[in-house]
Amino acid sequence: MDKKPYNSSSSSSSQDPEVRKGPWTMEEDLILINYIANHGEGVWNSLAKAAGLKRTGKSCRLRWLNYLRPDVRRGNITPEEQLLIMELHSKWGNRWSKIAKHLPGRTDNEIKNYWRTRIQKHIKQAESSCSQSQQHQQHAQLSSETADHQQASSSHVSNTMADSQPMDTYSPSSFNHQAALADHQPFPTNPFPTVLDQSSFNYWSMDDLWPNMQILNGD
DNA sequence: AACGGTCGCAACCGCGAACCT
DNA sequence: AAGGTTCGCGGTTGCGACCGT
Repeated sequence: MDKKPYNSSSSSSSQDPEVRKGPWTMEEDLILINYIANHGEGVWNSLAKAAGLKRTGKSCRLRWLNYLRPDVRRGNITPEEQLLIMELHSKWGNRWSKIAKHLPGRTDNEIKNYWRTRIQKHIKQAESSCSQSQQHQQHAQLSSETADHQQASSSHVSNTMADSQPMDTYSPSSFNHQAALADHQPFPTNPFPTVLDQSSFNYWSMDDLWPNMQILNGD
């Protein structure tokens, strides 16, 4: 990693020893939610100060946009959303905020994390398997001995995709946190239940979606 | 039951763009 | 036009949860 030493902050006040970092507490969340409910979003640095939060404006903005906003959808990425993500990523690359605009309620951070943890991993796996497969194919042309290897490679891709895709993920900590938040009811109602009924989930695997990904990538 | 490795997500950071004075 | 401030984006990290041994 080539990050520079963190000497000067990107925000004006994070050198201030009183500036808090790290995970947000429920109290901080409530303060931010209530402040925005009463005053609306504004200049984040002033908002942070006015709300009495010992956070940078940047941190408040991130927390609000990615987590506290009432229209944030949490829980599973649906198969439709996953396809859309893959399609849009094939068009625009890592323009996460642009992609997020086409997925209502999803944040760029969530999509970025999803891409990196789920999709990118399998692209790499598939690529390595493909290259192995290609090498085997080339070798097969020379020695005609590698039919089994090719089969093994392709089946390996499928297996790893299926095996390592617990698509129905949600964060238990997020659930507890928001459930606790709901107790305080800063908003009249929670319009988006955090935990979805597991029985209603659509289970799918990368096996199901991978062909579409390859089509989108022109493979 | 304990431990180590892996995974997923929230949050941080630096930087460039946009906006303001 | 220039300088300062704030915003927004994409990349990266830290850490808790989970899983296998």
